[in-house]
Amino acid sequence: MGGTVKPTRILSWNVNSVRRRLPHLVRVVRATAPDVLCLQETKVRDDAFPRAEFSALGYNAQAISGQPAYNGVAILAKAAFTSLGAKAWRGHDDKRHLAVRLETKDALHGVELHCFYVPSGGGLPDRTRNAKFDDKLRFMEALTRWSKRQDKTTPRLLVGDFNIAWLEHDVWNHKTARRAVGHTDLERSLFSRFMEAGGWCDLQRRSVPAPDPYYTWWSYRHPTAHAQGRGWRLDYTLANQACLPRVVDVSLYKRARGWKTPSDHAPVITDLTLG
DNA sequence: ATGGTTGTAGGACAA
Repeated sequence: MGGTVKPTRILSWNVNSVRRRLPHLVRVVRATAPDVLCLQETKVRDDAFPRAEFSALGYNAQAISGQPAYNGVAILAKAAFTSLGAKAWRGHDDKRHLAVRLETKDALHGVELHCFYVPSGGGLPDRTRNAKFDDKLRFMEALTRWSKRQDKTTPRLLVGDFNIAWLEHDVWNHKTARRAVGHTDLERSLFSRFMEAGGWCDLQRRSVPAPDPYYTWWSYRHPTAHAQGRGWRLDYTLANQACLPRVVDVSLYKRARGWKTPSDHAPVITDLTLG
């Protein structure tokens, strides 16, 4: 094994309140030993973020962007990173994005890591009558424009909750889900445009191709959904071409959804060679 | 699967 470099493990998770999910985070960290945590829906102001608890776990590099009660993202790492800040997508500063550069010793470029929490979009899939749905579509359109502008040489990884189940087999009930926000034809086509614009590679579907199901979220509102395998894929790990040679493995830590008082999302793990 | 459960706050929203 001489010369091989241990991969860097990036775990992305919509925790639905970082304070409520601290015990689950500790358990996930012990089980999977990630080097980097990308969290969505932290639901906490920055001055109340449990920084010390993450430092105690070894995550001393901390980029957080939160607000009271809603949204909020964080990137926490064992090794120092360079903060790239947050972009005000579609003109709003609502704490849905953070980016950092993971530094590499041997490589020319570091790896850019982006943590996203795309708006859910409310209940009614009609942008003329539901401002939340319109805002979600605008966010995806902004993401597409941004994707086109990105240089091709920097290795770039996008993780997080995109709140769209892209493919037919990313939901357990495609036929009926097409009428619901999160799986409408319009959202799915916007997601396709976004993917094409960035040349993003869908790492999960590279390892688990359709028609196999792939779900990362199971609704709280139907308590048997997880046990019955009735989920949606809302969480992604996406790499540009320059990042692809670094990708070692992608997995889903699905069992966390089966624990007591779980998040409704499961953690997505990406192993990357940084060195 | 238009009902249901969860989190933040301590009522009504957001998801």
